[in-house]
Amino acid sequence: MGLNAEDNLSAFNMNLLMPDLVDTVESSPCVHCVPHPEHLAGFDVNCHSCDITPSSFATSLEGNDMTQEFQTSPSSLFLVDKEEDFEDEDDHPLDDLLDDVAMLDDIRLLDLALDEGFSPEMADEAYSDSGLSLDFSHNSSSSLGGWYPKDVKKVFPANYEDRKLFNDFSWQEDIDHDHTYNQPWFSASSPPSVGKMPTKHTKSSSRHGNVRPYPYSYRQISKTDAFSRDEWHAQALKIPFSNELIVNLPVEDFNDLLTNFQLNEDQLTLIRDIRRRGKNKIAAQNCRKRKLDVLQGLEDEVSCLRRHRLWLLQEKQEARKKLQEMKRQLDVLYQEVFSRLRDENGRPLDTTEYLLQVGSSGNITVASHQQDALLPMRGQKNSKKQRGKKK
DNA sequence: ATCCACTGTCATTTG
DNA sequence: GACAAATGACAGTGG
Repeated sequence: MGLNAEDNLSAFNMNLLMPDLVDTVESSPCVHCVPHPEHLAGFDVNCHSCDITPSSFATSLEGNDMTQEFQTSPSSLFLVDKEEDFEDEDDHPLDDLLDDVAMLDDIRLLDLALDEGFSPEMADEAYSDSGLSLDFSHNSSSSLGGWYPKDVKKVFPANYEDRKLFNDFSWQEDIDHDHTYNQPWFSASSPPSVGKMPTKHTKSSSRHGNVRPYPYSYRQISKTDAFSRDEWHAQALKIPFSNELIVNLPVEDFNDLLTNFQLNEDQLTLIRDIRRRGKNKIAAQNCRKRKLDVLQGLEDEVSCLRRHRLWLLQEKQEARKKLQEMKRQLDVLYQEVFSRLRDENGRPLDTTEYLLQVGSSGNITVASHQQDALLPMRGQKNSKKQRGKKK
């Protein structure tokens, strides 16, 4: 397994940047908004999508699924200690990060325990002489979920008192005498029976049969941390892990978890369903966020292209003005040069009879309207042939 | 009552 | 082929 809290932390940090941020960095800068360097000074498009600023990074970070998940619902991580979580609602956001680290640490500790060959039998052996006449509910066939170690604090390392990895069940109750359950949907004294589970949301039942699948709203779940259907179901089947753990554990560790704990078929099925639904829930959130990002990117690109078009039109207009000015200046120059030209008799050239021509090599000649170039300009060499033509 | 945005879920596709 | 992630579609909910 080798799951390491630091490794996970770095993986989480990578996740903070991927894939949305990378997408943003790679796709957002609008090439159309980048004019030629020489025009940079006069070209201010204020392109939103090209604005890769720290704030845009912050936005990407805020959009991260894991952080978002933990930030918006820190107390939804685990089923246990709900009341404590409610009391912590106003805590500093930093606490959420600490919670994340704590959970990673918990996962690592669980790995250690599993790596070291933790088994119910070993636990039973180790603590059978503890003096506590507590039954080690080692009953794999039990519908209550198989065995559960009575003193998980000994099985798992010392700081495991928060019991974040596991649901609060009787085997813990016996030790901690903590009867504070937060069960808004049913009385703690009368735990839910499987038969009273909320109707499963299926296409065949709810989509076509108009059957309301949940006894509560989704929003209610996220806002009040009330039990979701899966949490409700997990509680009923005495699943010994929190749904957050089931969903967030790496594949390998998840499989180890299923193998190392004796769970009945119903529990295994439910755990797999919880994991699938949990993963898909996160995937759907990512998917929707991506879709919005893509949409935003396209809108930014459109506005960039509009600005670029405007800029090109202005450039075209300026070029046209410059061209007209150059033509005017050329005309003035032409008139001045032509007015200084004289024929063999020292008389000015008739503009109706002669004109100036610029050759391909840049040499300027005087040509007749009827004939080609006749006179080379002063300082320019011309062929004898042309000289001869002049006469 | 109706609309709309949001969300969880399932089925299916994609990698 | 198995698997997880991505995605479209649907339905329930609250504002």
